[in-house]
Amino acid sequence: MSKARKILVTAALPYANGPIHLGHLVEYIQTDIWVRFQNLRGNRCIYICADDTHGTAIMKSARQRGCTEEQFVAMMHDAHRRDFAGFDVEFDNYGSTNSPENREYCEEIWRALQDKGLIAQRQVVELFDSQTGETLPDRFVKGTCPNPRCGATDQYGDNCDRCGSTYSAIDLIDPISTISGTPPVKGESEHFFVNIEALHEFLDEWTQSGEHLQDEVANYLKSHFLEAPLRDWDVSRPAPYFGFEIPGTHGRHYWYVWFDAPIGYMGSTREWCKRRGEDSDEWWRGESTEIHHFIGKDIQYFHCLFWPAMLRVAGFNLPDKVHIHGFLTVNGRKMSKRDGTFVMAATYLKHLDPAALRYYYAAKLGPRLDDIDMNLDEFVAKVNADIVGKVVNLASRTAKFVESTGLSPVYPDDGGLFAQAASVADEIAAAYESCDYNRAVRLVLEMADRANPYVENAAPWSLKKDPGRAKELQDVCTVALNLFRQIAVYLSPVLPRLAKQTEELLGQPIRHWDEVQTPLVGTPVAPFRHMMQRIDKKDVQAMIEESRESALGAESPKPQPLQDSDEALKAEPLAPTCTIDDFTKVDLRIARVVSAEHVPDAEKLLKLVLSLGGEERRTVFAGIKKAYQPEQLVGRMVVMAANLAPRKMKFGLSEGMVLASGPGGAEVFLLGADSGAKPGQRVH
RNA sequence: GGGCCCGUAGCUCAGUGGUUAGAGCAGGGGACUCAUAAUCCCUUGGUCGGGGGUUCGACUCCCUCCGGGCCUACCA
Repeated sequence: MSKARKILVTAALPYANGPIHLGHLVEYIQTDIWVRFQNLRGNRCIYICADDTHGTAIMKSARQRGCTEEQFVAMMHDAHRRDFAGFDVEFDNYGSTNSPENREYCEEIWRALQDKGLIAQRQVVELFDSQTGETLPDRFVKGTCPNPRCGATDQYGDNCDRCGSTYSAIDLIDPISTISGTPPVKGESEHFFVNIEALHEFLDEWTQSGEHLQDEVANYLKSHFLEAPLRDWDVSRPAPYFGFEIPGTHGRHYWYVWFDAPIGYMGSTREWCKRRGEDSDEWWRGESTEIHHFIGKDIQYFHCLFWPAMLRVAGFNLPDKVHIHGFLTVNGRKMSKRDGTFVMAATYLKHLDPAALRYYYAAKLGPRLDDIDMNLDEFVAKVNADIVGKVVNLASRTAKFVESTGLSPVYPDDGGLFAQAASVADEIAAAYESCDYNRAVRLVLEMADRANPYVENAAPWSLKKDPGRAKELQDVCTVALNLFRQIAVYLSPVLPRLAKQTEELLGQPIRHWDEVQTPLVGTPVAPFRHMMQRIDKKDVQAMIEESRESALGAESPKPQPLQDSDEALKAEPLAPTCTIDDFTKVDLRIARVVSAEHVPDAEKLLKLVLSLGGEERRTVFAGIKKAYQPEQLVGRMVVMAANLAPRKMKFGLSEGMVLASGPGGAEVFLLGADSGAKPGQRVH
């Protein structure tokens, strides 16, 4: 046998601003199958992934939830892990881009780029949210299409979905920030760029070598990017931004989320290595390591241009292959919330067996970038017919005849069936290796199509009636169960649970691909237990219904142009003018809520402990109980009046006041601070 | 407008120069009753999108037209 390969595999890092859905799972299941296949072949293969946690969208989501970005991404991290585990997607490490390991790698790569003189600085005109000061990506601005012949309202800042014209968000008429609902302000700020053109020749060679990319990907890159000089890549965003600060910029600049996201593959590898006492350089600089990325076609250029360039400059291993897949459609159409076909992983798991989806995706996935369609009727029919009707049925119809005797001591004559199935091993392996899973599955199913007629002809149920033919009965079942086991081995990357159940039934572990070459003989057979339920169409329907409902419930109101009522001002008219000196007497400080708890017997009060940074702590009783749950508050930044004279209250001493607006009761709104503010900073 | 892919039985697809084009599902008929109304046998069904060309020979190669999908449209 050839030497074991050492393979590092990644799937794209899911963005931490939403739950995993069936579209995501195409990739994670595709990758999981590949990793399991490699390990079954005796290679050393690790599956590395992480949450992609930075950027404007995360800041917005966190704010909507009233928590810090860190809390928000921690919550998503748990949810993602749960979803993946539910589908038997097993990562060796599932990290986060917001980790110290990732920061180390970002800084290392950044230094390399700087040392090679590939970083430039330039002013960029862009839009900012007038309330939060955040940069607004085009997609976060909506307004009226600037095309004079169109004028459609409520369009995103990158293009118009009515007339199809493209433009910059700056050109939109009556633009509105989707973050605060206010008009954005135009501003100029300094950005850092990578001179990627310096790597043009290298990228030409690397992408066109035919070794690393699918042909259509190489063509796409060549015609769209490589035939002209590559533009500088904008890799920074001005503060405030949730991400890593660029060293030496004094908190003014952060790396753009797409700079640190792919580096997250390395950061996550290092997390894993630390846990295992390994050196991550073994994986990212070692000569004998292969690196394989699995991604969707939407993020090709990041992974096939910028990423190899960065790795190259910093002296890391380049990917051996970037495997790119298409998108998922359901019943021939884009997944749609309205149709109920935008199904979350967690929703699927409430109604259906994860193995069914794994099998169906495997049966659909090929080595190319075509979208794959999940036809729900076909899904039901295929899983029921193939797995339950043909494969599991083999065991289900024979196992109990040999429950008391076990398998025959010598493998009987089976007309060459076992040998034939064993001889296809290389062909199936090649199909898995090249991600041609539908071919692999087809080849395996042919075996089941030969095995069932064998059982039919041998008729063990008839043999059973004649005690004189007990040996024959045992032989027939020995053949059937060995044919079944071969199938279970071949499909074990796709259906790990079925492989486990087969191990339990036959009392022998499935550890290696080559187990298909040797029949089991003379071993006991455990009582048969159902291995997989048939899919009931009603369950699919219920899943669709639930997806439709939850989508309706979650429909977020569109930001309205501001038409504020004068109610609040009338209710509480402006106070008399004060001087700046009056104002500065009040020392307002940013503080972080370190704990929050209910006060027994108090109607309105929550007891908060606030940190002003370092060891400074203040206990404050705040009348916000009807508006906030304590757990919502922990970790949040608030503004406090810090030099207010302490006041003795019924429940203890209150050493300040947190600032909030609203008439009271449940209508209380705490003041927060934009990302980047630090506890202890004075508010001026 | 450009790039890529696809168009084979009702449906999903296999088949890349060589016997009368295949499979699964669905349809029809039958068998069995071990098995999760699973299984097995037989069977209906295709001018391989249209046209032209290369070839002794094309679903398979070339050209062209028609139809569909994805990407892209001087943004990444």
